[in-house]
This record gives sequence, C-alpha cells and structure tokens, in this order.
Amino acid sequence: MSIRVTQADEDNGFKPCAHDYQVNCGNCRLNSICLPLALESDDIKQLDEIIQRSKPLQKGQFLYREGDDFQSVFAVRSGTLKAFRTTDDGREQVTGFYFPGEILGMDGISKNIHASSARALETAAICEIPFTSLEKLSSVMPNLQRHFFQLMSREITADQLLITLLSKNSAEERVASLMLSISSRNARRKLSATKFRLPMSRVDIGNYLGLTVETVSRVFSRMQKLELLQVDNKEIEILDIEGVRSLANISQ
Amino acid sequence: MSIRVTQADEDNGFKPCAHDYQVNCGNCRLNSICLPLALESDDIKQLDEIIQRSKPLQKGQFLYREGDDFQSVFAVRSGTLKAFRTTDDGREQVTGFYFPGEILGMDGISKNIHASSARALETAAICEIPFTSLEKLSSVMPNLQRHFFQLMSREITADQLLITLLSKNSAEERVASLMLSISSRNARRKLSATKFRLPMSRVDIGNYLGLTVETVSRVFSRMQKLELLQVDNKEIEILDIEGVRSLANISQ
DNA sequence: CGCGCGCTTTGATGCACATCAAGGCCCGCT
DNA sequence: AGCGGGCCTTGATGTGCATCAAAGCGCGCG
Repeated sequence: MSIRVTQADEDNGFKPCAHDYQVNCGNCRLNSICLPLALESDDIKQLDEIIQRSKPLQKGQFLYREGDDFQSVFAVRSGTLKAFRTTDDGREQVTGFYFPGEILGMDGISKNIHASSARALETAAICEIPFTSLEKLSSVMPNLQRHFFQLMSREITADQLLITLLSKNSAEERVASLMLSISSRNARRKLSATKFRLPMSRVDIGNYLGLTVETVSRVFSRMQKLELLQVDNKEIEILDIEGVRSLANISQ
Repeated sequence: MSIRVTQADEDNGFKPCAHDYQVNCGNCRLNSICLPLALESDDIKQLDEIIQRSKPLQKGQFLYREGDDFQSVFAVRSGTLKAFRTTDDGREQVTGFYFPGEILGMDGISKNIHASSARALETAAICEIPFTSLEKLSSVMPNLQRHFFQLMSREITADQLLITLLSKNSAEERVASLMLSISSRNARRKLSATKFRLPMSRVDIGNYLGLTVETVSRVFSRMQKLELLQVDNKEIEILDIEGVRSLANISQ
C-alpha cells in the first residue's frame, strides 16, 4: 500500500496565536452544550481565562496525532473534526465525528499521550483547554469537576453505542443510525434536524461504520429509492424521519 | 425469542452488609492496579473509609442493571464480571469483561443512570465506591482526581480498541486479541500469562467479539490445530505467544 | 448411578457485504 | 474552457461468517 504525503500530512495546523477572536465562553453561543454548562458566570470567567483560542484549522490539518504528548483537550467552536486511529497495517478506524460544542482529546489522559489523531474535515475553530489547568480548576469548582466526569462518561457510552452498532446491526441500520445521530446533534445546536450537509466523505462514513465506500453509497441509494432520504452528494434531506428510525431499529 | 427467567434474573445480588471481611485498601493485594494507585497511605485511609464491601456476588447475579439509578462505581476484588447492554430486539452486546483490580460502572455518570448492566460470571467480591463521596474526596486529593480521570480515559481507549477490532479484524484476529488481553491482565496480577481458565462462556466471547458461538468454537479448534493454543473447554494454554501475536495482527 | 440439560463442537448451506472493475460527476487549476 | 484528480455510483463476482442442524460432552441433581 502506498502512503500519500500531502502538505496537510506534514503540517500540524494548531498554532496558538495572540490574535483575539472576540470570543469568550460567556458570549459563546455554544456554552449551553459545551464545558461551561452549569457554571455560574463568575466560574465561567475563570474557565475562560485558561482557554486558548487560535487561528482556525484548515481542512485536512491535524489538531493532534496519535502518539503526540497530551497537553490539552479541545472544544469545537465551528467546523467538524474526525478522530481516528491508524491500525498496524495502515488502515484508518474513525472513532468519532466532533461537531461544534463537543469536546475531544480525552482519550489522551490515561497515558499522557494522544491515543488517536484528530483532523479537520472542513475549516474549524477550536478552543484549547490545557488539562493541568482544567484539573486545578476542577478541584475548586465542583460543578466543573462533575461536568467533566459526565463528558468523559458520555464519550464512553457513545463508544459503547458504536460497539453495539458495529457488532449487531446491518449496513442499513448503521447508516440510518448515523443520519439520526447527526440530525439530533444538529437539533441541539438549533439547526435543521432534517436538512444538512455532511461534512465527511463516504470513505469516512464507511471507516466509522465498518463498511466499504461502495456499501455506504448503495445504502444511500436504497434509502433514496424508499423515499426516506433525499441524497444529493453531501446534501442530505430526511424525508421520513419515522421511516429512518424504524430502519435504524435502535433507540437514539 | 423466548425470555428465560432465572432466579438470578429476579434477584439483585448486591446487598451491602455490615460484615467485616477484614479487607481494606491498605492491605489489598490489588491496590497497585486499582484506585489507590499513587496515593499516600494517609489518603488511602480516607479512600478506604468511603468504600463499602459486601457479601460476595454469586454467579449470574447482577451488580447493577441498565436503567438503575447510578450511585457508585465498583472495583472487582475477586471473580470476573461482564458488562453488557441489551439491544432493542433483546440481544446482548457485551461491552467488557472486568477482572480483579478493575473498575466498572463509569458509564452511569453521564446521566446518573447505569447505561449498561453488570453480571457476575463467577462468585465475585466487590468494593462499592459511592460516587458523590469519590467526587468530594477527589476535590481535595489531586492524585485521586487525576487517577480517576485516567481510569475513565482508559475505559475510552479500551472501547476504541474494541471498535477497531470489530470493524477491521477477522474472527481469528479478534479471538487471538482477546486471549492476549486476558493474558496480559493476568500477568499484571502476577498470575500465569500462558495458562488460565476462561471465566466466560463461548456465547459471551461471541457477544463481546461480534461473532457467533460456532465461529468462536471453530477459531479455537483452528488455533489448536496450528499449535498456538491448547484448548480444553475453558482451560486455555497459550503454547506459542508470538504465534498468537502475529495472528492477532494488532499491537496490544 | 444415570438421566437430562446446557454448553461446546463439527458439518452443510446461504447470504450480506467485500472486492474488483468501470464509468460518471464535481471542482479546482491552468 | 478544458484538463485532471478525487469522490461517488453502479454492476459483477467472491468469500467469511451466519444460520441451520445435529451430535458429543460434562456436570449437577434426583
């Protein structure tokens, strides 16, 4: 197998910079689903002070790589990222997609080394949260400690859902489940639950769901034929959400 | 599909009791791989005080069930447990096996409700760690907070390994990986890395690895024929650990 | 001791998805 | 506008594991 080296492969895109993007946790539209959830405004200010913002990540750039020293966890402010591990024979296993308001990088805590890589699927703005500062702050802010425990726990349950999906569900069920997951995560951000643009390629979807590109494509075609979905390349419209739910055959 | 109701199904086996089993974290043989890791002896005493021990769980009894209120996480002192979710159509997805020294129940933190069930595969002694006490203690003991973050992170990376295994690896690779995982966890507890008794049935192995019983059985037979393993029902001897590693085709 | 049940093994067959192959489409670049 | 490469779709064929079936084995229990 050949290894393609692109510019993005060579360049770690995350470079903290002094530029002020006029964003802080207090005025961030996403703070109701991100870390500050349940914090008092005084507490939010303190959290805000440890968070570093930087110039946006371009499509294809890495936020961190498997094996990098772990320093921080990251919150997505805009754009989408995928997290993935590279298997010994060079294939990719996508372990999650991260949308605005979601936190990634927590798998690096256990060994102080990132256990996966993260890469921007489109231009993305990121908040970096240095972990040692977060730990210190957690000690004095019980709500923050609690909330971070909950976030990690949510990551565990999300992984368990994926495990079940991969192990027990058919190709149609897997794709339908992913569509429902994206739909509900959009809804949480007050975006359309039925009409959206997929930020990831068919290859990424396949890698996430344990399927080949061809199978993903065929499933989309079949779901379109059944008038459950309107698919135009990356533009998806869910025409019959109950139909998709019953096809997914799992509770979201 | 028929639902069998056994006595164990009806009986939640975990009943805290006053009986003193003469065990505490300070003298526990497992404290180097369990929670107290990296704590000072003063700290261990404090942790010890919040931990509740109880009469052992019998084979088949539940430690907790999906949907139960979440109160505590649990450490295995002896025996083995499996954690699993039940899919909407009634099938079981095993998400993990837990050996002595390991912690389970952390998936309940996010919603304050257990996201999976846990059941004893054999008689098991358990330490119950009430979560609110653990949280409070964590605030004043940075090492404990750090250690618990690391434990949760380890759970995440373990799940990611399973995701990759289910998505990318063949039946042989999956079974070989599980054998290596059990082997190294035994070694950590100073038990034989090459000779052990499987606490779980073929059905459980299949449910964990996304395979049917028949396939698991066939893989064991083939590995025996290749003289990698000696299999006598649940007694396993690894004859050629390098061979098993190369069959597993993944880094442990 | 021997019956019966649950667990495991082994074999025969079928199917969902992978693989191989080729053509179409979109979009950036010159 | 025209070229090229990456991404997506569709079709033909192959295969690893599931499913179906049945027999062996171990063990608890009457």
